[in-house]
Amino acid sequence: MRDYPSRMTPQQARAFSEDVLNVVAQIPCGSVTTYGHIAALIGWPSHARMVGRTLRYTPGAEQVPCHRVVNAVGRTAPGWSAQRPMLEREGVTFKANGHVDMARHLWEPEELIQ
DNA sequence: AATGTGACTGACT
DNA sequence: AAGTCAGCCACAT
Repeated sequence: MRDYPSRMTPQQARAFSEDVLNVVAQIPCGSVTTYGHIAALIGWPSHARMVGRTLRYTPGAEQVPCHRVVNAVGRTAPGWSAQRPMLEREGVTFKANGHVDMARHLWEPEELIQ
């Protein structure tokens, strides 16, 4: 019932993944942030899924602390069992249900915009 | 062109 | 707390 008139141009897509990596690079050790926060921060709200896609498939994501990105409820990436130990090594604590204790470790990139 | 698939979210149960 | 669901949007088939 709705069509999507404005899709990302190739150059926008390029800028998008570049911006995603730039933000992720600034997540401090011991903290995490979410796909949605990143998307909103770089000017593409509603593109949380694309942030996930970028971190999963974009070459270069390995050179950035992408293990510090979890979903809105603190769940780690499906199929990436190493993520939790990596976070715990940095001091990130998990709740009994296996979710990151967001109240304690969520990093909200507020003053990042400059 | 149409349909299926996610490293997602928010609302609701 | 844990599921379900509709909405989401780029991509693969």
